[in-house]
Amino acid sequence: MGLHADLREKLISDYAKLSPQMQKAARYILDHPNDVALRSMRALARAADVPPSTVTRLMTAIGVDTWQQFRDHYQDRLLDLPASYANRARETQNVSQDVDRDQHLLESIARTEIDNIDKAFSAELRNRIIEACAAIEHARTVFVVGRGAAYPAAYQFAYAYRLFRDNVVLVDGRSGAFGDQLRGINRRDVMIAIGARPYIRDTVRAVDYARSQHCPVIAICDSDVAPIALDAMIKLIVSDKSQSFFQSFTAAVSLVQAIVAVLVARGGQKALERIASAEEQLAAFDTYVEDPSPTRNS
Amino acid sequence: MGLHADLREKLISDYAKLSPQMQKAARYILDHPNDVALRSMRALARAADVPPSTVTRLMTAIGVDTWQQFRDHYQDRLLDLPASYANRARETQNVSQDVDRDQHLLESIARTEIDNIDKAFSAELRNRIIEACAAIEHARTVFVVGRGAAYPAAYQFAYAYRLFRDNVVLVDGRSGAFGDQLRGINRRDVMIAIGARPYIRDTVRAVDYARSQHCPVIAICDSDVAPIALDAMIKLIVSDKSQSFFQSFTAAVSLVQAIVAVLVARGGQKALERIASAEEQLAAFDTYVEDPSPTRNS
DNA sequence: CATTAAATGAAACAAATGTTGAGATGGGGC
DNA sequence: GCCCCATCTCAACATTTGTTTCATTTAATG
Repeated sequence: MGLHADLREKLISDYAKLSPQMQKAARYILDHPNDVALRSMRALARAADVPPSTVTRLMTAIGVDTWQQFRDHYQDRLLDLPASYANRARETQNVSQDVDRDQHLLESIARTEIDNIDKAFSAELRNRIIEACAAIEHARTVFVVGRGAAYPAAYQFAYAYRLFRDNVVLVDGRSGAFGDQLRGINRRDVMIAIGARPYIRDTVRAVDYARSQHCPVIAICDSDVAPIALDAMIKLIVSDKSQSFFQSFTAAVSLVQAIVAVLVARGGQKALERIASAEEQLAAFDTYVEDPSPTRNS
Repeated sequence: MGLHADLREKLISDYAKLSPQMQKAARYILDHPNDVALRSMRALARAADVPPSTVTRLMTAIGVDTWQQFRDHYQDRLLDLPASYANRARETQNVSQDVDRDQHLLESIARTEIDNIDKAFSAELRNRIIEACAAIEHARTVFVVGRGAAYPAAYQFAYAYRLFRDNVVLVDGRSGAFGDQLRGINRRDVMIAIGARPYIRDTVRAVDYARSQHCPVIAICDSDVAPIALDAMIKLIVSDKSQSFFQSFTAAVSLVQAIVAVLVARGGQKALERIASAEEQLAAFDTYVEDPSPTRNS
């Protein structure tokens, strides 16, 4: 468990036992916690009108080994990261052995994935998602581009979206060349481009072409300066951090699902009816197995 | 107003004019703004995989005299952030109630998604994942089946797995009928079947066929009693809870990525070499854009 | 190919960092 | 008075910081 769940509490409780000079330092720290996170120890000592050594001694007095630890704690607090994230940052590639190593790897993956999703739904991104939905709503046709590892996300969007609107084109380069599928694209359309480093040439070309035809682009990618994000109308930057060699598109998939969910919510009753009829159609094609019955006996 | 209202904007707008190495640094800064505020210049350079001098040069290139100025700017931004959140929230409320509803929906989606991932990496599931990896490792051929909404997850696995092993078949029913792709399947193989309610007939048929040929099945699905989970060797039950009409396959995608990561970790050096050669191959096919340079001209 | 300019990384630099230990200070108990 | 003790300051230290310099590599031009 955390030896010091909250150093601030420790500082307050021990305050009376401290020497006068240390109290001065402790008091300044309690009053200016951000200084701990952002400034140097000496600078803080100067601001608190206390020699540097007093601060070092204060550290040992409250049971902290080094100023670094203390500073890290306050930096984490500034970022208001949950305690578990702090561990993640410090945790390098710990290579224990065998199953134990696999276990640790999986735990680490879980943390990273959750972190990625968390960032994908930050306040900033949420606003951009809503903007994106507004743009998609008014578009004549929605083109979705995503190759390689980004293809699942692109497919996911096209598949779900098609259930209630029929103006989507999944630009997959399978059925005919890119050019075919992008024919007639113009400013009244919208292109959703998904990709992360390393950027696949086809995707970049598709975006360039869309841009040349004045079609607004919604870029779902890993950086503000990704080739597909340049000049994009809306940039949805998602983290693709991953423990493996392979970037994680989990956040992109999640984001894309969220866009569809918002679109349905905005579409209201009409969208729901479309979905119902789409499902009927699929049922008519005998796509699904009648579900609940086989589980009746047990 | 301020000479540099927002250095981030400056960084983005000047990005194209920067040298490749500076782009690398600029990009890292854009992607990790907090590192600027909290860490040292050298530490940031190390993290960006760039010599310290490049960062200094970048400063002068974007018209900032000293790293101190740059850091101060980012520190201020970090301190202002909580305030701006409040503004944003107020802004959106003023715009309309619809937007507010969308905001709540997105928050709710985020929570659900995180919860789904969390469950997918529970202690119980982690053990089963490792078991699944052991089975996959020893299989002659790995068949992956997933239709409809589950297709992204299936594709994801096949795509990543193929980078270091060539014994995978993505049973997508596109190239020829199912029967073709499953020909010769037997007890030495493994089938990974992905699906959730409503279960798609094709997937169930594929699983039934595999089972009839005594091929062990790894089922990634939403219930222990899903048709594809019955008699499965390993069941990986993931939550597909979602706020929309559409079930969420985020957890399945994440799980599938985790399996690949574990397989690579177990594969050791050999797997890494395979990946390297696969990447070389892709580069030879001119699949990727060489990252930083193509944005030079503008 | 040769020439030139730009770009890059290694090393060097002074300044600043966190920490340590030796001395100075100053107030109570004998 | 004297000594003792905790307390504090100061100077010294080994690192690490941000920056500059310079030789080398790289790419573009003629």
